[in-house]
Amino acid sequence: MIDSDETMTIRQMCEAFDVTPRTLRFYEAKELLFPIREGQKRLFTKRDRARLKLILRGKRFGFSLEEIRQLLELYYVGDQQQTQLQATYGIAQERLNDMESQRDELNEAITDFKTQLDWLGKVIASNADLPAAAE
Amino acid sequence: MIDSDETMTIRQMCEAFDVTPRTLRFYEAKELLFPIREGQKRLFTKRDRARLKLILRGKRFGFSLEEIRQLLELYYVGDQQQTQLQATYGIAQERLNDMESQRDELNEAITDFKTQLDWLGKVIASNADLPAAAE
DNA sequence: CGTACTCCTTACGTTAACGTCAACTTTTGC
DNA sequence: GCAAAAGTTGACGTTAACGTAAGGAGTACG
Repeated sequence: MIDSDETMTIRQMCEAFDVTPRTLRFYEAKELLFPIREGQKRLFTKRDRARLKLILRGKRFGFSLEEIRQLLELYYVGDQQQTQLQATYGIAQERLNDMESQRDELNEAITDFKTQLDWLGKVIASNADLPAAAE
Repeated sequence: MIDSDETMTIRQMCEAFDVTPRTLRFYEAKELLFPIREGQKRLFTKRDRARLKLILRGKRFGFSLEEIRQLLELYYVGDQQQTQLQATYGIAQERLNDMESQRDELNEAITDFKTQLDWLGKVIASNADLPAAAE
C-alpha cells in the first residue's frame, strides 16, 4: 500500500458512484480517467473522482463520452501552447452557448409540460364526476 | 391528391427538420409518428410535425426514443380509462421532476463552466505578457 | 495448502438509433 | 411513352456504451 489514503479501489469507486467496474475500465480505455497502478491494480485518485462526477453529469445532459472527454480537457489545462489555449477557449465558449440554449429549451419544455399536466389534471377531475358514458 | 394542403411528403419533412427519410420511417416503425398513406406514400400531417418537433427536442435532452414515445402519449390523451389517466398523470409528474432537476444541474454546470472559462481567459491574458519561459 | 475474494486482460455479445444498399413501384417532366 | 426522380420495403452494416463470460494472477484466512 503506497498511499491507501486519498486513493480508492475499483470496488469503492463503484459503490460510491453506482457504476460497474466495466464502466470504469471503459472510461480509462477512452482516456476519461487515469487511475494510477499499484502493480496490476487500479487506484483512483481524487482527480479521478472529480472527473467521474463531471462525466456522469455530462451524460445526463446528453453529451457523448467523446464530447465529455473534450470538456474535461478544459478543466485540466496544463502547460499548453498559447495557440492551443486560444482554440480551447473558443471551443469552451461554443460549449457554453450550447449549454445555455439547452437550458432555455429545457425551461420552455418544462413550461409546456406543466401546462399539459394541469390540463390532464382537470380532465381527470372532470371525468371523475361523470357517469362513465360521456362523449 | 386527397389533400395536398396541410400534409407534407417525406422529402419536405426532411428538409424542414433536417433529418433523413430513414429517420422518419424509423420513427414511424417505433410508433412515434403516424403519417397517413396515399397509396404507398407517407403523408405527414400537422400533428406529425408537432410530434417530430417534440421528438427532436427530447433527444437533445438525452431522452431515449422510448421515453419520448411515452411523453408524447401525454400530449395526445384520447378517451382512456380513468385509471389509465391516473397512471399517466403519475408518470408525467415524475418526468417533470426529472426535467426540473436536470435543469437545476444544468444551471450549476453552467455556473461552474463560466468560472472555469473566466479563469482560462486570465491564463491566456497573463501568458500573453510573458517571455514564454515561465514556470 | 486450498479455496475464496478481488482484481486483471481479452474478447465476443447486446441495444439503440439510425446508415446504406438492393430491388421494386409510382409519379413526373418532356 | 419512357427515363429520371421520388417513394417503398426488406435486410444487413455501423457506432456508442457498455454487459458478460472465460481464464489467470495476487492476497487473505482458516
